Amino acid sequence: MDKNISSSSSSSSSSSSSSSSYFKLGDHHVKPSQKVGEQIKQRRFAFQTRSQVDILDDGYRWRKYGEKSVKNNKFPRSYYRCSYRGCNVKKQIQRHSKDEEIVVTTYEGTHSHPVEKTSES
DNA sequence: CGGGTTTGACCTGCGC
DNA sequence: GCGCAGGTCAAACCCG
Repeated sequence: MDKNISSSSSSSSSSSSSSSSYFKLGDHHVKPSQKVGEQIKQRRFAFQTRSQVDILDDGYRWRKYGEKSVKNNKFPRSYYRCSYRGCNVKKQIQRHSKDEEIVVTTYEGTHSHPVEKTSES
């Protein structure tokens, strides 16, 4: 089921701790006076992971296209994009400012191609 | 050789 | 009108 991430759009309810920081989801540069019939194109799905490395391999190929520092965070944010031709899925990785071991991964869009690494024993 | 990664520059939108 | 912030792209370099 882990590989079936591209489906649910609901944010992860992994807020086990008390405060789970701010999670601003659902606010991009979308014009409100645009085609109403046009549904949300890219679903956003974010979840946190406790790992020392931010290179989370979900089975897809990612190509880094930028790195920018974020306010409130001493660590820079990494911008990744799916490699597959025709797959315009984006992924962002950000680290916590207080807990360096907490990595926040934000997926933008849904994959429309089979996974390459089906490393599921 | 190919793919992926890196860093700086560039562009756009918004605020003042 | 200009400055700032955030985001994206591109050229070069490195590794397998």
